[in-house]
Amino acid sequence: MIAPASASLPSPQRLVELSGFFRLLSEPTRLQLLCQLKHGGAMDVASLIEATGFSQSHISRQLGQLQRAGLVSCERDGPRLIYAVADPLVDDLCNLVQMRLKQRLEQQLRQLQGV
Amino acid sequence: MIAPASASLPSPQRLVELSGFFRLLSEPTRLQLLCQLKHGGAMDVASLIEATGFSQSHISRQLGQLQRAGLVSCERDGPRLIYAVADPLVDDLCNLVQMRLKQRLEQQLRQLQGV
DNA sequence: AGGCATAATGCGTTAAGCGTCATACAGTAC
DNA sequence: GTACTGTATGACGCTTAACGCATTATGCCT
Repeated sequence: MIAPASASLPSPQRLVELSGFFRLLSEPTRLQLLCQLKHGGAMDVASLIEATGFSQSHISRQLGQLQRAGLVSCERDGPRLIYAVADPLVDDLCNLVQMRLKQRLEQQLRQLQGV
Repeated sequence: MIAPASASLPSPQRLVELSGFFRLLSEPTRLQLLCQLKHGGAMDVASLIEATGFSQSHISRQLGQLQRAGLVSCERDGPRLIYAVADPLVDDLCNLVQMRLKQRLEQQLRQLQGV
């Protein structure tokens, strides 16, 4: 078969779950936190605050959302909480989308250049 | 090389572009439109309105956003506009996330069952 | 041209989420 | 115990975007 036409339509609940997951990645702050954690490995909140420039409460909230979704994990080190990326999926998704954005730009460039 | 450790951190602009793309998928309405188009092939706006139950203006707006992002394409057939999915990326992303959500549920189930 | 369909666009209302300030909570040192 | 550091949470203003109603634009027909 060439294209299985994707079984059937997702249920409304499925749609909400899916869109909810994408919503997590729809905020630059959260994406930045994930990238920072992937780049720097496990980090505590203070480091993330310094790296992003946002307020402590904001960072804490965003980390909470990411944790509830299972995208980051968290463990104590004395008084500090150390966060780390808990799911490689985000990286895969970002790579796919980045490739796609790049292709689109190249395509637009070719159109501007006439060929 | 095994894992290049993702070169460096993405620039703020990159983050905004990436998050902007994910934001498109963060709304159930838009995701539903994409799924419907993938399932039913090319469809006109009236069919999409009937399939989703939303108002005409809302559907038209969401389709506009998806089109500007290059996720759907549109051509005329007389007075009707026929929309179609223009990028297989969305399907890949949704499949990845759905697999992940499923795995998470199974994992939670195992934890509840004690093994 | 006018009349009819289909789709896009202004405009207003409403809800959701970001981001900060202030506060409360957990852990350590003394 | 108190004092101090590090983090989470409640309360609040503000921006953004969804969603519908009414209107306007676009294309086909006679």
